[in-house]
Amino acid sequence: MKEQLNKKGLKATPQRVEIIKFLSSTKLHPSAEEIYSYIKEKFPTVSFATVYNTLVTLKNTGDVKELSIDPERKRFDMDLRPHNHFFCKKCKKVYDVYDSSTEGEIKIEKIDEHIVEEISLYYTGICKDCKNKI
Amino acid sequence: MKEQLNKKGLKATPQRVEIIKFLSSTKLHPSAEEIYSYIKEKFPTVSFATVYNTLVTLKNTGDVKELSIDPERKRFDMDLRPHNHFFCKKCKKVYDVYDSSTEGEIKIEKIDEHIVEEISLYYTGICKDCKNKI
DNA sequence: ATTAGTGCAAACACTTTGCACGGGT
DNA sequence: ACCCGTGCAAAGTGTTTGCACTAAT
Repeated sequence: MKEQLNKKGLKATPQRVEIIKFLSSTKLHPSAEEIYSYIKEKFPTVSFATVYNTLVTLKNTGDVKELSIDPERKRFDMDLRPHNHFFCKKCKKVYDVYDSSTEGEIKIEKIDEHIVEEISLYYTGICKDCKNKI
Repeated sequence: MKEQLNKKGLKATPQRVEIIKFLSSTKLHPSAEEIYSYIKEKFPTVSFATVYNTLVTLKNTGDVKELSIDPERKRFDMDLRPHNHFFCKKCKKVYDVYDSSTEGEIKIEKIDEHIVEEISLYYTGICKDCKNKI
């Protein structure tokens, strides 16, 4: 991982490595706050700024995707495979959705003469867990 | 319009009517701030609270949709026809996209056992105007 | 040695809320 | 007269920034 970071001209600081490890191991699509809380357990002196800076850096390298599915806060995803997301209005969890029927349209690069760089398909509703709890 | 509001148990206050008129006449998908600025021209004493309250009310009745496409702020849309949106990273404009190829999937009500209440397809990139300005 | 990255705190931006007043019904 | 809705101001939440210090290369 150190090599991969250096290759991009980034320093492999412990905080940064930990953030990447965390993000690539979770499917929870954590918010910046949640990432911060997690990292703080291992690096009690870590600051929000470091988390935010790291997220900006990783967004710029394309290693992290920022999701706009949660209206209250940005959520982050390191799973770079093309996939969609489901947001539960109740528990606020973000689920991955690997929907083969929509994989075709990922190739779209232009629409109405606009240059399309990214396509996000967001589903919103009540997740299977919350549905059963009612 | 007054009737339609009353039918839903809502009072047809001048501010509210003006907000609805504005929202249903524009394709700009304004933010709360922009709605506020516009309404303030006709009602200089109007407050943010009124705009926000009205937007919450209209979201609850289903007359207004809240878009999460702009990562910096919520955008609002009164066009209830099924359609998608394109967001320009440069000028921040939100364009309507009537994409016949994706109209089919609007019927999805369940995915991975989750109850799907809403589907949002967001395109992000550089719009045709900004593309030409470079 | 150089320069990217960290940590701290303060500032920003957007959104929400409590409450008293006023206007619609 | 009732009560929803407004206006004001203040607070809440999430995000960003400036700067001096530290550490990775």
